[in-house]
Amino acid sequence: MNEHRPTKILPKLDESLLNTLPPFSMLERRQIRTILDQATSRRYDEGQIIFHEAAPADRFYMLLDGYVRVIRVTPTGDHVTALHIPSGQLLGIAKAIGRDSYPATAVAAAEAIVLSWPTRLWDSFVADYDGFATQTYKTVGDRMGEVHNRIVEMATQQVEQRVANALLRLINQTGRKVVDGIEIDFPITRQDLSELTATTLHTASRLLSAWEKQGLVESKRKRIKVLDPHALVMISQPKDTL
Amino acid sequence: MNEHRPTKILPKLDESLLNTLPPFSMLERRQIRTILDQATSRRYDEGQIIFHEAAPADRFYMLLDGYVRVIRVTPTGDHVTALHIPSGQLLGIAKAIGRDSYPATAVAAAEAIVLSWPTRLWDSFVADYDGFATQTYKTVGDRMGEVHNRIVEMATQQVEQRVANALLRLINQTGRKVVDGIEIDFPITRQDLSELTATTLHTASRLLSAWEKQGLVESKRKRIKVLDPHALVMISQPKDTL
DNA sequence: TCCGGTCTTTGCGCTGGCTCAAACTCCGTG
DNA sequence: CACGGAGTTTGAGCCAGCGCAAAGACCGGA
Repeated sequence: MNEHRPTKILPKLDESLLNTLPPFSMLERRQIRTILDQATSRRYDEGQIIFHEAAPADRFYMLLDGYVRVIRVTPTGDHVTALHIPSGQLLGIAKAIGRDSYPATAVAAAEAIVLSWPTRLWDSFVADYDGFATQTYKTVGDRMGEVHNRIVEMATQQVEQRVANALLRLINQTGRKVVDGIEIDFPITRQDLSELTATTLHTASRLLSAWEKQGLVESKRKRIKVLDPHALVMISQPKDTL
Repeated sequence: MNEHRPTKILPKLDESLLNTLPPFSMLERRQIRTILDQATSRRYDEGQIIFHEAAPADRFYMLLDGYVRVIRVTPTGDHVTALHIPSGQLLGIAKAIGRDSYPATAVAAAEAIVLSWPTRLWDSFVADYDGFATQTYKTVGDRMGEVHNRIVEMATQQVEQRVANALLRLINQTGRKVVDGIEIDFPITRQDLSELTATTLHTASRLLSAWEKQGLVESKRKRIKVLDPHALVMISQPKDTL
């Protein structure tokens, strides 16, 4: 009875799910009700694929809880992580960038709760819901900015700096404060980290080990906790010739 | 009398300038007339900056002729080229991605003719002109795709492959057929090429020299002509373990 | 015609980070 | 509690591409 098609898991979705999220925050209760009634809700386990690169974009999604990794796979089988999406954001919004297929693959980085709507509703969302379009394009713009930054980083920085930057970004976007530091609150392997920073599993592991010895981070299997963010910031800075 | 502010250089811009370009192709002559009457036209010499990263986005642009390079400069002074824009495309469309400042710097790669409009007209363009929004978002999507590809390339390919790919992309997007090959029809230095592929001037120069010896390309100062695109495609392919 | 600036080429040594290889640790399962 | 798979660590060697250095080629201006 392995569920693979979307199903409504809640008898009735509550309006409070959406009314604080930017794309919907300007709407009235009644409008949100309509939107929710058209939505399909689904849970994805860690590692499950939400949609595939190049597949027809028949639905668009809102991540309610969890984290999603957007990746691309090369013909030779290499994985490259394009970005991480935290909860509260739209994804799979091919329509917003004039495409009718998904530009990348989305996979749940941690257990994720996702709403989705058929793409044919997109135009009416844009037309009917005030602020929806604006917020969507802002999201696109932010991601464009992130991706640009990644390019600059990869072009100009050393591996050590890139990994430090990636960690900092992760704790900023998806960090959870714990007693003695900030922990990335979804499971992330050395392999994942290497795909995010364009290096190898081995180099990523060596860096983390070194930092752990220096007391900057602490890590178990699939878990990374940053104890000294400031020191990481230092490392992430390109050392210009003094 | 060094002209630095925009000026109307033509007494009357002709409708035929715009009616074949996608963002405007669905419009009536009368609408195009209105758009042109609101436009400012300006010529930029090679190397001139059209707008600066982080500056308030007070105008948006349409490149009528020439080529524009979109670059970012790091705090340490490194230049990274994000993309090249061929004529017929919009640029500086911060509004389309929900920003009110330019995300990067645009510089004329070759003498460029550019129309521009004040950003306050953006919303009316989107509202009044059929297809304008759609085409704009498609442009954004295409650029997003390109940038994604760059990331994947930089993460997985060797310098030699990246440079080959960059050349291929340049001749596809901006190539001019000449008697014995395809020439990039704007001036491009080894330095530019290296900034586009995240390598050094020296490595780029060595690669071009090598290819020239093999008869794949021919190059003078600031000019590159590809004689054997197919061979370049071969080089650009990652050699997977047979 | 000479001059200075810009662009290009080439040589050489060095090294960051990759590859290959192997062992170790953790965790869930039967 | 033994087993297997997934994740991690560490070592050793190597090489693509960078940094540094210097010289050469081309181009426009006076």
